[in-house]
Amino acid sequence: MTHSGKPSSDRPKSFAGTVSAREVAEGLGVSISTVSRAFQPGSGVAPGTRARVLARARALGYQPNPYARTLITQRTRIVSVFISDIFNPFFPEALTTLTEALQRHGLSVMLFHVPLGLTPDEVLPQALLYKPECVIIMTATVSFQNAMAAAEAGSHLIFFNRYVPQSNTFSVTCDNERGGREVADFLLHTGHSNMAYVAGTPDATTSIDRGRGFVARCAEAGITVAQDNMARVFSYEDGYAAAQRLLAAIPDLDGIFCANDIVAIGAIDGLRHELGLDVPGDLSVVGFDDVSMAAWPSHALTTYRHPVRRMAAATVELIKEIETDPGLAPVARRIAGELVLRGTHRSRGEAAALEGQRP
Amino acid sequence: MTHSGKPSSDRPKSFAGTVSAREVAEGLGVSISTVSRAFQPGSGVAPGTRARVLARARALGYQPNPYARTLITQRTRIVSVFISDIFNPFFPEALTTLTEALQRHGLSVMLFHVPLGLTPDEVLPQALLYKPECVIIMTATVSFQNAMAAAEAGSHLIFFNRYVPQSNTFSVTCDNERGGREVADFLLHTGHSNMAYVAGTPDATTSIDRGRGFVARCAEAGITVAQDNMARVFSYEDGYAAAQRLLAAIPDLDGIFCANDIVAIGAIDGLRHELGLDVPGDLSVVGFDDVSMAAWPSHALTTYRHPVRRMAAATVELIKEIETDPGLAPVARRIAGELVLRGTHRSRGEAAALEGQRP
DNA sequence: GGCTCGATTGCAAACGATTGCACCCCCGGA
DNA sequence: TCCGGGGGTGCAATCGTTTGCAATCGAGCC
Repeated sequence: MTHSGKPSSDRPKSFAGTVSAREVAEGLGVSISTVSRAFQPGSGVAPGTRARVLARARALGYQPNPYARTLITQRTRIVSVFISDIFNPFFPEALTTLTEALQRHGLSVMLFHVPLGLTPDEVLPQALLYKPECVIIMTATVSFQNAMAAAEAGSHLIFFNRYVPQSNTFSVTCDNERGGREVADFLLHTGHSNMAYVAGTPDATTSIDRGRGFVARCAEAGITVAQDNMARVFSYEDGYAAAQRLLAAIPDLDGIFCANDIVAIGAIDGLRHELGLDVPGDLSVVGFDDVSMAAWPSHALTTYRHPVRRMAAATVELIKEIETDPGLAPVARRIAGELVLRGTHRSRGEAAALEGQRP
Repeated sequence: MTHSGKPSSDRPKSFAGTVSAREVAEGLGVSISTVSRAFQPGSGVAPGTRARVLARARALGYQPNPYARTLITQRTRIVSVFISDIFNPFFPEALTTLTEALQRHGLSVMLFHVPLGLTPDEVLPQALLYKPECVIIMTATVSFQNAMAAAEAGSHLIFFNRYVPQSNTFSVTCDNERGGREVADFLLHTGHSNMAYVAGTPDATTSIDRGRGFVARCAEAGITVAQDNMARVFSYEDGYAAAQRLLAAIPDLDGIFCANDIVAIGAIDGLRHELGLDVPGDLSVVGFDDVSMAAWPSHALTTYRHPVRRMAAATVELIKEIETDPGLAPVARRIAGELVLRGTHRSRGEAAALEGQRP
C-alpha cells in the first residue's frame, strides 16, 4: 500500500492533490506553454490541440493556479469588501447580493470587517496586500491618505451606498435625495403639513441626502420641516428616543420621515409603547430601505425601497468599465428606488397621492 | 509634469506602486535572502541587519508579496466562508464576528455566496481554486463527493452552526439540544403543560436538535409535545402560519417553543393579528438566538442566546489546532448559550423557575 | 598560529504559471 | 522549384518570494 497522497518530507513540495500544467502536458506530449494557451481564449492553439488539452485537464482536475497566474499577469481578480458592524439588515442583503454578482463575474471577494472603534484605515493595509482590483467600502469612511495608498497600489476605491463628498471617487448609491423628495411628495399629497425628519448617523451621506431631498421638497410646498439630529447611529433605540423628543416639542406632528427602516420601526414603537399613540391613526411614519421586516404585519411599514439588486449590478458594470479602461475618471452612479405603500401612513387621500406622485 | 505612476507599456511589468524585496536589498547592500529572512522570526539574521532591513522596508512600504510567498510555502493563510441567503439576522452577526476573529489571527476571509437554488457544491470549486486552509460552511450542506474534493485539495471543512450527522467533520455549533432542554425546563417550571414545538428548515440540524432537546425534557416530565414540521425555511411567514395551524388543532395550547427568533416573532404576530390572542396572556412563546430585534419592545421576546462570540473564538481556536496538527481528527465543538427572559412568557412562577433552572 | 565551530550571509533552485521570440512546417503563388 | 508567409508550437525568461546548501568570517581554544 503506497501513500500516494502524502509526500515524505515535512513540508509538502506542492499543494496536496493538486495537478500542475506540467502533468497535463506530459501525457499529451505537448509543452506547458500549449497547456497554458489552451486555457486562454484568444491565443493561437490548433482547435484539436486545445480540445485534447482541455479534455485531459478536466480528467485530471487541473485548473491554472491563481497564485502563479497573478504573479506573472499582475491581475488578481480579487475585490475586497469592507463592512462594519451591522445594525441594519440592509447590509447583509446588500453584501450577499453584491457577492453573488461579483462571483458570477469571476471575481473573488475578500471580506474585511471594520470593528466598531476602528476606521477602515487600520484594516486597509491588510487588504491592499492582496492587490485587489477594487476595494468596495460599504460602511464608514476612508482617510485621504489611505485612499491615496490604495490608488498607489493600483486598487480602485468604490464606495457602495455612500460616497465621500469632497473627493471625487467612484460610488454607487441609491438616489437618496430623490428618494427623500418622493417621500415628501407623497406625504404632502396625502395632506400632511406638520412633519419632521429623523436623521441617522450624523455624517452619513445617506442620512444627509435623504433629509435634504425631503426638506427641499417640503420647502417648495412652503412647509418647514422639524429635524431631529440627535441620533448617533441608525439604530432602533435612536428612533425610539427621537420620536419621544419630537412629540414632546411638537405635539401636533402629523408625519415623520426616518432616515431608515430600523429607525422608523424604533420610532413607531416609541410612539406606540411610550406615548400610547396610534400609527397611522395619530400620525404617519415612513422609513427608507424596505428591509424584510418592514413587511411584517406588526409594523407594515410604508417605506422607500432601496434598489439593492440594481446597485449590485451597477457595481459589477462599473468594475467591468474600470477593467477595460483603468484610467476611467471617477463617477458617481445613483440608482432610483421606489415608494412602497403599506400601513403606517394615513390613507386619506392616498389615491390622489398615487396619481400625483410623478409631477 | 511626469506621469510617475503610469508605466509606458500596456501591461505593467510589476504591480503599480509596489516595491519588491530586491529594491529593499539593493540600497542596503544585502541579498534578497536576507531581506526575506528578516521578515521571518526564527531565521538566523544578525539583529542589527534585521533592524536595518525592517527600517528600510518600512520606509519604502515593502511587504512580502503573498502570491509569491504562497507559491513557495504552499500556505495560503486564506479561509473561505460560505453563506447562503439570509433571512436570519443571526448570520450577519455571526459572519462579522467570525471575520473579525479570523482577521485578527492574520487570516484573510474569502466570501462565497450560495444562491437560493444552488448547493455549495456548485460554488466550492471556485473556492478551492485558492487552496484555502479551511472552508467554513455557515449554511446548507455539502455533498460527500465535494467534501472529499476539499479534503484532497488540502482544505479542512468546518461547519459553523451546523454539522453533517453521518460524516465526522469539524463543526462548531451552539449546544442546541441543551438549549432546547433548558427552554423546556423553564416552561415546565413556570407551569406550562400543553406545549408545541415549531420546527424550522426540515433538515437543519439546528432545528432538529433544539426540538429533540425540548421534546425529550418534556417527555421526562411526562408531557408530550405537539410538533409543527410544516415550515420550509426559518422564516417569519412560516412562524406566522404555524401558529394558526397549531391553535386550530389545539385551542388550549399554553406554550410554543420556536426553532428560532424570526419564526417566534412570526408566530407571535400570527397569534396577535390573526387570532387576536394575547402573548403572553393567553400563551407563552419562546424563541432561539437572541437576535437584536428580539429585544425590541414590540416583541420583547423571551429566548435562548446563541453564543456567537464564543463560537467564533472556538472556530479560530480550532483552526489554530489544525494548523499545528494537520492530521487532527474531526471534532464537534458545542458551546452552551443562555436563557434570556423578557416578556413573552407567562410570569407566574417565574422566580421559582429561575431557581430550579439548574437541576 | 592553526583549527574548529558557530553565526551570518549569499547563491541558486525551486514554486507554477504566462508570453515574447524563434523555429518549424506546410501551403500557395510566381 | 523556390520563396514568402502564416499558423502552431516550444524554449526560456520572468514574476517575487523561500530555503537548502555552501561560503565566509571572526573568535576562542589548544
